[in-house]
Amino acid sequence: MERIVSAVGVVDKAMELVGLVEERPRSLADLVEATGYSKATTHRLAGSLQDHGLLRRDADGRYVLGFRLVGLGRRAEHYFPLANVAMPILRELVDKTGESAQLYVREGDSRVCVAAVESPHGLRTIVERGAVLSLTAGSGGTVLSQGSSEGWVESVAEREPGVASVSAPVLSRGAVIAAVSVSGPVERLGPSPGALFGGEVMRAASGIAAVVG
Amino acid sequence: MERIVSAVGVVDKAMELVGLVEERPRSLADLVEATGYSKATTHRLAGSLQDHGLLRRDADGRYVLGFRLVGLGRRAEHYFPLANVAMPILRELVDKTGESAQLYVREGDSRVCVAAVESPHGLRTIVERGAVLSLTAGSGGTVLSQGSSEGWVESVAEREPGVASVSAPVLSRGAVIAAVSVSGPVERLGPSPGALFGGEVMRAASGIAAVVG
DNA sequence: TTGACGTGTCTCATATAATGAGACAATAAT
DNA sequence: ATTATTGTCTCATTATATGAGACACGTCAA
Repeated sequence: MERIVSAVGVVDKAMELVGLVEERPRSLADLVEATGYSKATTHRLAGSLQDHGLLRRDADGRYVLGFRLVGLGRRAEHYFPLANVAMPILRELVDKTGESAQLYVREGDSRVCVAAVESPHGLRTIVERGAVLSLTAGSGGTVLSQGSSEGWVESVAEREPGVASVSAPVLSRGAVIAAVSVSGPVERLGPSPGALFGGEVMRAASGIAAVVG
Repeated sequence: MERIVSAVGVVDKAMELVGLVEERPRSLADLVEATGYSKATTHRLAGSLQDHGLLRRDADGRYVLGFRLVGLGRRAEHYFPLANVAMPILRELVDKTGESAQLYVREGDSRVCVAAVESPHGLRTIVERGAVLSLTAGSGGTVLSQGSSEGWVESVAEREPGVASVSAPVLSRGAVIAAVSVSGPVERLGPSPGALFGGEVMRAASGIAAVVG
């Protein structure tokens, strides 16, 4: 929760509140303590955000993310299909590694494949676009379940027998917003897929992050 | 685009910008004209929102909704699964009308069924959860494509032959966030499904709206 | 080339608007 | 009954958002 400092202080404060509420539902007192702002300011700011639908209050009176954000999020996705941005980079990744590459985003307690490019090999990993996978198994799951991280994560025969993979986080403002994975048969990727393709996967991930901004 | 007035002016202005960008990508000059704020203010405010990831700039330099919103939207949905809230109300609606009921949200230029309960009748309308339907046909589409409205909308054999439906908007702060529909065969719903079930559909819609807040 | 125009960026004095202390109310806890 | 704890609201003060306008850059036409 690093505090972003922009040219407009009030926006910074407001977004700080949103960020805090994003983590978990918060009472007013909770927000006051977390921010250090006066009760009055916090209350007024949160009230304003509530008026705009960015926050709302649950049955217990705690602030939670507002419904407006759902619509805005959908809209934002529409204008910026992460999948489209990622596709050329994933293709490049497949060209370089010869293995299948995927992009995953977290969705609740699982992860969803939002983009995938298949290896040209006869024996290859296949993950369908839209496929829902576990968050607790596979290198991609590890990356997405860790709040923030750098570098790559590898897994061998964890999610599925015979399959090995390396994944790297796509970071935006320090947060993991997606995971890029390269996966294929253990026979080709060997005991340490990371040593083999970790660098390439990280490059692809930061390439996507660069476009996302 | 009614301008919300809260206790914090800057938040109002910032959200006004976000709202304008939500409609379509906007250049700075465009935003200046639409808001009436000075170039400096608009630029500074938009820049601040950009720093926070609520806005970003596309290849042409125009402002579009930022990526942060996607994450926040997902998170908001997680804390408030519209579908879960709607299910018991839809079930009740099916009990009362004997016909299938659905909840739709807008998704770009189409609508998506996020919740559905089927009629017990042998002959019934079936809309799968996750199904993508037209925004330009059917009473549900009409409701969602109109910015704001009240009351119910009916359609007979518009989207599909033999199918009639009534829909009502789920309103949140004056905006249509979803549409509740009841649909079934013309044979049962007759020439005016609205006269038959309009009231019930509206009651269900406002029931959902009440929980959304 | 030159000039005119549209666009985005940035600075700075001024006045507006956000701020925090604190009073008050309403529950919850002991 | 007493004491915390929480949320709400008012008002004087000062911090901060504001808009005019200068500047830079690119585009188009003559």
